[in-house]
Amino acid sequence: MQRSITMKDVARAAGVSVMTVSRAFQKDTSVRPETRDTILKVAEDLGYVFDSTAANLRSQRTDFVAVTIPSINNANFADTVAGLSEVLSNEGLQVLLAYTNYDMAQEERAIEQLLRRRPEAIVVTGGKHTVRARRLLEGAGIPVIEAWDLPANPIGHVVGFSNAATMEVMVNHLAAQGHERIAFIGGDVVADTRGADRRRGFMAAMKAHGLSCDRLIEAGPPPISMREGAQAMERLLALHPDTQAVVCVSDLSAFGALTECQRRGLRVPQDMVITGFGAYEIASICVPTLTTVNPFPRKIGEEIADLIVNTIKKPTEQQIRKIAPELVVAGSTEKVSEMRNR
Amino acid sequence: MQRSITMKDVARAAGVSVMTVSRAFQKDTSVRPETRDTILKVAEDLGYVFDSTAANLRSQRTDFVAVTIPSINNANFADTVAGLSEVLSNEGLQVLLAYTNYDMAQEERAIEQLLRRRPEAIVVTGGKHTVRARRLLEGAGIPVIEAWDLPANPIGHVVGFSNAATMEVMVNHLAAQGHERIAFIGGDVVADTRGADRRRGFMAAMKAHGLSCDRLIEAGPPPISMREGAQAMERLLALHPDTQAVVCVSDLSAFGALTECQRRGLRVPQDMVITGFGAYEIASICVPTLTTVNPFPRKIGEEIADLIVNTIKKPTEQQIRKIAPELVVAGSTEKVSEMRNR
DNA sequence: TTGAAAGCGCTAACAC
DNA sequence: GTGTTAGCGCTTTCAA
Repeated sequence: MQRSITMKDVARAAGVSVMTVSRAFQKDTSVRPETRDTILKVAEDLGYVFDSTAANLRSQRTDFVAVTIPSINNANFADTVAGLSEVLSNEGLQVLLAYTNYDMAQEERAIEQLLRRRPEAIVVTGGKHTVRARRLLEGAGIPVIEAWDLPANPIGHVVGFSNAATMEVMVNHLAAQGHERIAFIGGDVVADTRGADRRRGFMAAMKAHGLSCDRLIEAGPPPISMREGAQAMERLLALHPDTQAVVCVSDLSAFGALTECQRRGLRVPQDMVITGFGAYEIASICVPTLTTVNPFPRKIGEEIADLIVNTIKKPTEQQIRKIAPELVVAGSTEKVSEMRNR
Repeated sequence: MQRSITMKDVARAAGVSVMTVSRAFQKDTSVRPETRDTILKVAEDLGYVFDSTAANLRSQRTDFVAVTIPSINNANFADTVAGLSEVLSNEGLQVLLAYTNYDMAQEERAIEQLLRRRPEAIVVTGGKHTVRARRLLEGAGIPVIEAWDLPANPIGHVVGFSNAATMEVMVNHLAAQGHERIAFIGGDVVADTRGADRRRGFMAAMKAHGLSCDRLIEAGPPPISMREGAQAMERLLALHPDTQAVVCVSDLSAFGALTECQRRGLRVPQDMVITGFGAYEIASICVPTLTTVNPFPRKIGEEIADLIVNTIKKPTEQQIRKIAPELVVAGSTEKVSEMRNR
């Protein structure tokens, strides 16, 4: 079965020119309403399906927005993509997604593949790229948006927040509660750039409080899973049994750490205080609930979409849209006296 | 900044014809190695990026594989897409993803949009579609794969399992442990077709055991979140306080139900037995671990990819690839005597 | 191994 | 509101 019905066939069957069929399939074009109705009906009867590939070439518009994310299997990035897709689809734009697997070399390849499809704009996660990837983005001739970060030297637009600065808020929160022996559970420092930023921010904040920051547990290459969080907690307790609080790079590892405490009969927050990052659903539902940071992933996606829609309509100056993550204090760091109903 | 460097420019700069440049960018074509190297170098220096849109039109190949999933934010579907993408990208095929939000009308729109891009194959989640969506798929002239289900009347190929039959295994497991007052927590029966199948399977299995199946809690429209699972558990305990076990439509709702028990001081499994579905990571890490069913989401994706790659190379007869989900018995249904180390 | 001519299925641009 | 002409940037096809 070969697809061979083209506009020409529809035009012939409807008794009009190809151009009129073309117009009938577009919005805001001047076609007599009855003519359009006839054409669309004829097209449907013939089983005609509009061919975007031809339209793309001729009009030099694809209505694609290219996006790279480290992993599809991460609720935070998924939320960003969901917010992005939803807004863009209202504008007739379609997301073209590629995964980098937390690997800059793979990101470079993904970016090149995506640019070949001639997207209207490209969104990349993070602000660190290979030299060639950066050159590709700079020369792409389309809006470039770096997300989930605040790069020191942005390529184009930015929608994100400082992963390092956000950790300061968390350390301040714990220090204010009187905790001093605070550990950090994170991922491989090389691959997970946002995780590395958080760790750096953690260390800076600890130093600012005059606290020692030698309780750093590496939980392996990103993405850090719940299980790896649990294993990291195990290692932490072996190395530093007197730890009072642990800051985890994400809610998933934090939840893993929490379960390890539960298995050992360590009470959270009485015996161990735990914090996460990301405001994943689990943080708000597990027992106790997890203190975390909400970076508003969906809002990031919606802001990016808004930026793209506006920029495509009317090219704009470079925009840096900062998202203000919010500390969510919950059961895992609450003073016990306040814990009646948890 | 306009992208205007074409193959013509590269050809001129390299002193060859456009056709030779075209060949240099393809694999397995006869170009003198040195010529190819020169061309690629010249292209890179000029900042040329291959234009797929033109190639697609002329060659009538896009190397797209279209996929619809209910939601991007679901680890099971994400795993399927990850497995699919990974295998396909090795073959130079790129996934073009669209979300249906558990809505058949939206699925129809997504399918139409995707087909306009002229994909090499299309994968849809589930076996229920609008009449028009089905007609579009049947007339698409490309391989169609229905996944995550075993439709009674498949459109083309199938990679999936029976959601209903799988629940039988779960009910058998609980019945074998002597439980009789077993409830079901699921989603809106209309929208979540796989959830509805599971519920139907649950009811059939209960009847087969001579057990009453009037403990059915509807937790709202899909996707059912952890919170909705917790709320459903709350309602269940209000309506049927003597319930012994509860079968949840997914691990997320099961975990929510578990936390509700924890908040109430109900011990799992001693006071309440809980099961989930999906073998999400959380099921294997929470305390107690959750008895669930592993439908091997990643394997589904890999099988689909394998099917597509083979079918594109050499058109094949309709294939029904059944996946055998596996019961994973864990702490939430284990006899207490066996629970020493949980 | 390389090149020349033709054209994929649409739409921009212009005419009426 | 509708039609005609040309051509988007590649690859198919055929020839050398």
